[in-house]
Amino acid sequence: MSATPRNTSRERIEAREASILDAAEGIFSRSGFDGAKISDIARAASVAEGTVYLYYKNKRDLLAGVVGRFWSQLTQGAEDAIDPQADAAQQLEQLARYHLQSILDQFEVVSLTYRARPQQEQDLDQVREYVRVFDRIMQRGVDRGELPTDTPIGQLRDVFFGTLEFSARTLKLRDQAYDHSIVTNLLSLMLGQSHPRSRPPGTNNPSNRDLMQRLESIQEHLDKRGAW
Amino acid sequence: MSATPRNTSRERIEAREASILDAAEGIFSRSGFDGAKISDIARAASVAEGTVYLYYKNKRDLLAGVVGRFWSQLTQGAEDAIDPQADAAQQLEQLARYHLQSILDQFEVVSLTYRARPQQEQDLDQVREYVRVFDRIMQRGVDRGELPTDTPIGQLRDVFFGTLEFSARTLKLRDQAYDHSIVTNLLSLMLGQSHPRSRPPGTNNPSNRDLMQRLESIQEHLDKRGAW
DNA sequence: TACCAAAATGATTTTAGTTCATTTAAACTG
DNA sequence: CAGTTTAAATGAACTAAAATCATTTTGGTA
Repeated sequence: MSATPRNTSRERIEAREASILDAAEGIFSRSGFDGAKISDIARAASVAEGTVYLYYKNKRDLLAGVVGRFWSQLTQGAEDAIDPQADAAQQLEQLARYHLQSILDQFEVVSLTYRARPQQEQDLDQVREYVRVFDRIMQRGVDRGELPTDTPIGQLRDVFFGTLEFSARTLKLRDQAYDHSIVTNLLSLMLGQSHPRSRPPGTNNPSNRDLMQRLESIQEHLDKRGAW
Repeated sequence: MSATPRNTSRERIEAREASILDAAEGIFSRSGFDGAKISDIARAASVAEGTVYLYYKNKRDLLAGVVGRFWSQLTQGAEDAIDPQADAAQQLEQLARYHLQSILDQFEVVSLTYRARPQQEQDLDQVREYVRVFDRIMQRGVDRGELPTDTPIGQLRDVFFGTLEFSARTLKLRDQAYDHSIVTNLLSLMLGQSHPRSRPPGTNNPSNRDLMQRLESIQEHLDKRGAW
C-alpha cells in the first residue's frame, strides 16, 4: 500500500476538477447561469457530460464551486495586498483599492454570487471569510487606539462593501474606468475626516476677474448650443 | 365603432396581464427563478400555459416584468413617503427609512432584480428612475444651499443605496429586524454632522469660491437638461 | 344570427439537465 | 507480469420544463 500512487491519482483528479471549474467559470461568465449549457462546459473542459456530475451534483452546485473558489482566491489576494506594518487607515485604503479593482475585473463572477442560493448557508461561507479581512483591520485599529473604541465595525462593513459594490455597478453600467476618488471619498467618509471639500493645493480663491471670465465663457457655451 | 368595447376589452386584457404578474411575483418569490415553473404560474393566474407567452415572450421577460413593476411601485411609494416641505436632510431620512423597510419587506423580489439580465439595458430602466428620487432630493438641497455646492451626488448615491442594500442583506442573513441606528448612522456619515457644516443659509456672505462653484453647478445642471 | 378577428388553449415539440448501464483505465496482488 | 478488483469516465437514454403552434373559443360588429 504505497502512498505515491494515491497521491498522483489525487493530483490527477484535482487537476481535472480545476479544469472543470475553469471551463465553468468561463462559460458562466460569458453566458450567465441560464445561458450556460453543461454540454458546453464539458466540451470546454474536455470531459464527457456525465463526468461533470461526478464532481458536482448539479448545475447550481457547479456554480457554487466557481463562486466559492473566486472568493477564496480573493481572500488570499487581499491578505497579500495589505501591508501588515501599515496603520488601519492605510490598510483600509489598500483593501478598498484591491477590492474595487478585483470586482471590476471579474464583475461577471461577482454577479453570479447572487445567483448561488442565498438560502443555502454554506454557499456563502467563502464570502463571509472574505469580509472578515475587513473586520480584522478594523478591530486591530481599535485595539491600537487608531480608531475610537465605539467604532461600529459591523455597520461600517456594510458601508464599505455596499458602497464599493454599487460604485462598481455604476462604473460598469456607464462603461467608466476605475476612479480613485471613489476610494478616497469613501474612506474620508468612514474615518470621519471632513467631506472631500479639501481643495487641491494651488487652486486659489478666484478673483472677480476670474468670475467675470467664467461668466463670459458660460454665455459663449450657451450661445453655441443654438436656439432654445 | 364605439370606444367603450375597446376600452372594456383593453381593461380586461390589462387585468389579465396584472393577474399573470401577480401570480409570477408570488411563485418567483417563493421558489426563485429556477424553481418557478411556468405551469405553476399559469395555474395560479388561472390561464393556460400558452397564454403566458402571449404577454411575455419568455420566462426571463416575465421576470423582467415582475421586477420592473416592483421598482415602479417603489418609486411611487417613495414620492408619497417624502414630505415636499421638509429640508434635504429630513427628506433623505424619509427616503432611507422607506427604502430599507421596503427592501426588507420584499427582499425576495429585490434579489430577483439581479437575475434579470444586467446586460439588457432597458431591464433596469425602472431601477434607474427610482434612484433619481435620491438625486432630486440632493440636487434640491444643493440648490437651496442646504448642502455644499461640491456635494458629490453621484458618489453619495452609491453610498446611500449600497449601504442600505448591504445592511438589509446582513439583517436578513442574521434574521434580525429593522434597526433605526442604521439609517441615522448612515445619514450622519453622509451629511457630515460630526463636523458642523450646518451654516444657516443666507447669513453668510458667500466667497468668490462659493460663487464659482455655484456657477459650475449651474452649467452642469443646464447641460444635463439635454433636449435643446 | 352570421361573421370576423383577437384571444386563449393545451397537446406537441424542443431543449437542456440529469441518470445509469457500460466501457475504460488505474491500482493492487500473488 | 497476468489476473483481479476497484475507481473513473463515458455518452446514449431519460426526464422535466420551456416554448411553439394548429385549433378552438370568445367578444364585438353588421
